Amino acid sequence: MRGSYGQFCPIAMATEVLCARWTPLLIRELLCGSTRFNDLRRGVPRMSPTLLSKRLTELEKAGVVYTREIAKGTKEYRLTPAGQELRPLIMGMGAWGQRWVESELSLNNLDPELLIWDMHRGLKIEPLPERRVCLQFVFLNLPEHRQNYWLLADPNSGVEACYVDPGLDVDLYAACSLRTMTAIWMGLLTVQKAIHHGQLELTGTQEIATQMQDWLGLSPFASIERQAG
Amino acid sequence: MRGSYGQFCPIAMATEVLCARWTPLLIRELLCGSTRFNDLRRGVPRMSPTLLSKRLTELEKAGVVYTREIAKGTKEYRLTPAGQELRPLIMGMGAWGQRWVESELSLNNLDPELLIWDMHRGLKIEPLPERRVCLQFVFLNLPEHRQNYWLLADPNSGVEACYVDPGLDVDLYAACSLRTMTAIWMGLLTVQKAIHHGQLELTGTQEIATQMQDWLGLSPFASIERQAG
DNA sequence: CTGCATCCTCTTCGATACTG
DNA sequence: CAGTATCGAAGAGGATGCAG
Repeated sequence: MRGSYGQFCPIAMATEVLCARWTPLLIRELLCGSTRFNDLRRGVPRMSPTLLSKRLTELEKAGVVYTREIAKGTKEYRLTPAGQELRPLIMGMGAWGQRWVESELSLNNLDPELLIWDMHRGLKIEPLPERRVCLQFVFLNLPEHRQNYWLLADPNSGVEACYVDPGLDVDLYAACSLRTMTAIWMGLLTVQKAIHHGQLELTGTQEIATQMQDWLGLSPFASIERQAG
Repeated sequence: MRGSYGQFCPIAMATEVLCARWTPLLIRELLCGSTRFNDLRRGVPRMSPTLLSKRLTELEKAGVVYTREIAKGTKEYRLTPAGQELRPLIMGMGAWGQRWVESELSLNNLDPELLIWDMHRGLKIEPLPERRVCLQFVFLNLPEHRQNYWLLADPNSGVEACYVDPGLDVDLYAACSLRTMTAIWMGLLTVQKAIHHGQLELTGTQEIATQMQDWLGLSPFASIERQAG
């Protein structure tokens, strides 16, 4: 009975399944397409692996997630049809958050790894040259070991996020504060304005630089009209 | 930082506000129209008053709830526009729960006071005679002090739920198990079928008895097609 | 009755380290 | 790579008390 609300109401039943700590974010990761334990971890980096494992088991028991052994000792996690039907709810929560939560509160939770992980999922390859492109992001205000990140966009193999130097020729350097890049990603600021105010500096292939607002696929909520400050 | 997910993602920000324990149910109560502390308590009877008070304060600070002094030492709690916009999310959660949570799990959480409180909100007066009507519900399988409940429907003053005998002439007695009445309310069973299988017995004004399925306004989720058992 | 505040116990979460 | 094990701290629930 512990953890249960003791209510037959379907809202209460759903809340028991969906509103445990971290669970909505975990479902977000699954909806975004992550299937492996360590990919999921990258999306919820501050969640302990113990708790992640526990939540996945709970979601499986609740019929939201199913697993498949893809190799010895290696599982993948996917959403069941019941889990897929959570998409409008999770996205609805995001839309509400974008509309009503003060943007300052969001910008108090900066995280470069998380931002790069999101950007690697949103990046569009069509506006980029039809070859492998290496984009380097430099967050000047961070301690040195968290300053540099790379996105590799390859027309064949897709987009990859690198937290250590891949050792390739860099096509574009984007230097800014982590806050600036996060604000751009969230739709609070445009590339144009950031450059114009000297908050963002682009160095490298001019063709790629001018298209940045296009290939940088923003947060799914970036276009939602804000009501809160 | 405790309680925070440390993520700028709007889903995370919304989750921090909305997915604290009891909070979705509390918002449900506010959406249903309860404004007073003790009315809210009736909707979340197993929540301690301390925690209820704390959650209301948190929601006020988050801009979901505002308060107004309506008398000395008496506040009312209402949803702000931001809170009103949570309706599709909370109702969506209920719809998901109705579709995908096993009905047996819901029926493990029977609660007569909660059921009567819900029924008093859903009851429709149009199908009833145009006078004050007293409906008594008798849950035979419960200990004596939780067997009897009353709904008073008055065309002028609305519907009232009574947990103690109001001492009026009863127009209709409905005798059944708590489980049966809950299943009917949730749309898992019809009045017709329950009577036919001997699970529900109606005594009193025939005119009111035959209209029961109509004046008994079911759960808002009763009509949603179930996918789980 | 309404609207909390306090005290205490029990559970859960997070941090960190460790294993097949 | 894919998780378990351990332990201290924070948080929830229950009982009770109290002011207006």
